[in-house]
Amino acid sequence: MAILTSAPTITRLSLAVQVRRAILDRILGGRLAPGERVNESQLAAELGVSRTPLREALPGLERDRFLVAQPGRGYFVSPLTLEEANELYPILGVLEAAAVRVSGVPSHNLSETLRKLNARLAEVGDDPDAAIAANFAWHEHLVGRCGNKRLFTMIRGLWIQVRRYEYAFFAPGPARVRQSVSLHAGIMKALRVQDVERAARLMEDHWLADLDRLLPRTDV
Amino acid sequence: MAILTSAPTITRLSLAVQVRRAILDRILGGRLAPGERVNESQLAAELGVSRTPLREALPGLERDRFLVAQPGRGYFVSPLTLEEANELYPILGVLEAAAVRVSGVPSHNLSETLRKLNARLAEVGDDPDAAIAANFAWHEHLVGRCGNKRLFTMIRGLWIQVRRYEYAFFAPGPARVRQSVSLHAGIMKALRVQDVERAARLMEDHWLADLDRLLPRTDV
DNA sequence: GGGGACATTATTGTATGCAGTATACTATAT
DNA sequence: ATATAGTATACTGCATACAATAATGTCCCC
Repeated sequence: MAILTSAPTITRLSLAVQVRRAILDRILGGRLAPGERVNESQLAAELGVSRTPLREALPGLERDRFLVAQPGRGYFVSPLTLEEANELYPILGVLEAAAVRVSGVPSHNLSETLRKLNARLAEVGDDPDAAIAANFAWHEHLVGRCGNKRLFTMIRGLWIQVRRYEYAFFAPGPARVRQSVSLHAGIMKALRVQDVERAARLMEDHWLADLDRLLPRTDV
Repeated sequence: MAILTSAPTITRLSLAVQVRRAILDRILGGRLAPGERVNESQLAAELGVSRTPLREALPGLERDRFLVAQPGRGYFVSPLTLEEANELYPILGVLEAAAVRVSGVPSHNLSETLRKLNARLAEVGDDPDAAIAANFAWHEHLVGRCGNKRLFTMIRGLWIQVRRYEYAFFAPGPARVRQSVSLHAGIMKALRVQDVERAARLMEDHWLADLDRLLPRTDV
């Protein structure tokens, strides 16, 4: 199965980068399950490349905690652990709160966009993919305007990691979505009255609340 | 030049990991200067390995921002920019402040260790290596006990990146060291009266002050 | 003398091959 | 029947080889 699906664009992408994305897709989509061993030859054959670009992509995925390497035994998909979720969500809370503080009061335009995005989140049905996407879209618009590109990059990297837990443990029911919509509304309300500090704290609470809703569902 | 210098321990280290360390040493030590091109064949020869483990180590170093890749042209050592320093230091402030909050009031034992480490920092002469090492030792003991291993790992990763700026721009004079010692003393004082929140804020200020002292010296 | 096109060299990108090690299987002994 | 030792297989770790692209130098033409 070849990787190149889209038409070749102006930006050249090394095979390693494309391989990375393909593997990450499989991890996030569950086609590579947590704990599963990564067979290099087999995966390379599936992707239609040799082992070389594959072995260039794997260390990066290990660095990002999607894989763990055991010397002499190869790579395994990182297991999902309660411990990691317990660590990840508070960090995201702290970083997004910081981003909110740095960003200051949003423009009228952005406020309107955020309102619409939150409305869209409220309207998603039982599709967890749609819920997660809409949720992240709202966060991205709120946090993306913080001038600190590095901070934004870190947050986005953590989002991707969190997604595994959201996919795995997220009860897609309307309760969780309603909670998020409500928390978002609170943050926007604080911003509307120019209380950035309060908005930041609510953002931190938001992630802690998300974690709380996550934990009772885990059995690991 | 072979890499294996220390006696082989029980833990097996892949060549790629050792290569990564060797390259990082060269970057931090300035033997690979910012902006410099990385010649794979040449570097592999110097390290006494083939290009394969080298090319396994490079993507990880790119992910950690020590290198940047240009498709078709290879890897370059990341340049030091005012912009990156401006982004890095505040993030470290936020994360270390969070770590202090999570950690709570330190034990008497730890307080004593911190006091000694700060005293040692006060005594270092003009050696920037010693100053940086002593400074980080203090931070490590304060922050390392936060239960969040992931947070600690992130902080440590940022420390290493910051080190490039400290090495490049740090005026090793006693003024900066005195400032750090003083700021550390303030944080420890706050912790002594159990005011964790104040200690956390002072920690954030500490990194912002570090940044302030850094910026006037840069010419980029 | 300066600029552009072509040939040459160097370097990256990818594939393949080999050696060492871990894993799985089988046979044998208790 | 179970456990253990031995063997065979599979896979990783690393090196080497080849192909494709970028960098460089040279020559010719203007």
